[in-house]
This record gives sequence, structure tokens and C-alpha cells, in this order.
Amino acid sequence: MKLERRHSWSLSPKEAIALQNDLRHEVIADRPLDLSAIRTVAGVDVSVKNEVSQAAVVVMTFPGFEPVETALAQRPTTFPYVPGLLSFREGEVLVEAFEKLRHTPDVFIFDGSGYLHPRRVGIASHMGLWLGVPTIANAKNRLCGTNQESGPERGAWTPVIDRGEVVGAALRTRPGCKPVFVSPGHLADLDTTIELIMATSPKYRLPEPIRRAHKAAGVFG
DNA sequence: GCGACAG
DNA sequence: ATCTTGTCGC
Repeated sequence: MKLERRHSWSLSPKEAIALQNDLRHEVIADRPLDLSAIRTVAGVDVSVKNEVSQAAVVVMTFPGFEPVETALAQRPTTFPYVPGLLSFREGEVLVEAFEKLRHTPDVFIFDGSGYLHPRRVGIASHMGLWLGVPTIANAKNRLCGTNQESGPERGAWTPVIDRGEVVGAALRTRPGCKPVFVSPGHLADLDTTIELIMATSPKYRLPEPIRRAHKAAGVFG
């Protein structure tokens, strides 16, 4: 698919933070998703092995989770892992995979954060601006903020608050298991993000599209 | 200065 | 993320 915009990835951590401070004002994190209109969902993930990053984007039907398309891309890993700057480490290889995509999914689910970010521009939000398509985030750990422990039953959630603002939620997608930390990316809001994460995680802790993307990106491809 | 810190 | 065996629980 064709991307809405793009930029150089040759940035220093300092320049990356400056760019995030510009982009934060363009992120739309209060627009409800129309779940009934979603027909395809894409899972996004990146694996790193021996200085090489491999991106995987898996498009599947919703509901039903039937595979539709898988796009892969490889690039040397340059940018280091710095908490808060993940999109600058995985962005370039992801863009290459997005451009190979022949189908445009109705929404993308990222393995990482979105609005739940110190500057409100996690990888799901950043890539959302480039894609021009709704994106949501599903992280296995919390990047920032605080939250009370959510109930043990599936579907229970508590807000994650950072600097006095609700930026995401700790959501129990599977009873007894550790919750996932979800947040809107771009062109989505928290309530419908929670609904879609629950709808795409019927059996396991992680959303089906993320599980599929993780496997596709693994040390195989 | 000290602790926190997506993948 | 990645390195790795066994092990506790449903």
C-alpha cells in the first residue's frame, strides 16, 4: 500500500525526540472505531537477529481470523533500543513491509505502545500518521504511567495514568494472566481500542494478529 | 541524585 | 528483543 507520508530515519536520539514533539500534535487518539465496519485487521511485529531486523505484517479477516496476506521485509538494524524511541529502531523496516502490502487493512495492531507514551507518540501512533489508517497498540509491558491492578477476570481493566492524563489501559485478555497494556495509536480512541483488543484475543493473552505476525517475523520468515 | 524504562 | 531447561498449573 502507498503511505501518506515518510521521512528520513537517519536521526540522532535528540532529533528523534524533537520530531516526536512535532508529531504529537497531529495524533488523533479520541476517534471511536466502528467495529461493525471492520473486515480485515493486520498484526505488526519485528524480530532482531544478528544485526538484522525482519518486519512482518499479517493481514487477516475479522472476525474469523483467516489469513489474507503476509508481507515481510529485512534491513540491517541501526538505531539502538531506547525506551520511548522504539519507532526509530523499527520504523524503517516496517515501512518497507507496508509498501509491499497489496491489501489495505481496516486497522493495524502493533506490538508496542501508542498514545501510552511519554510524548504520546508511541510506534503505533507514529506509524499511524504514516499509514493514514487507524492503528491501535498492544504492549506486553507498560512504558510509562501508573495503574491499579485490574480484576482477575477476562475483560477487566483499569486506566493507565501518566502526568494526570488517561493514556491507556491495563487489560486482562485472559483470566489469571498478566494484563496487556493497550492504547489508541492514531484515528482510534481508548474505549474502542479495548473492544477490538478483546475481540481479537478470544483465546490467548495476545491478539491473534500479533501472534501471527510474531511467528512470521521469527527466526524463519 | 534515584528509580523507571514498549521491544 | 534475545539467551535457554525445567517446571508449575489447567
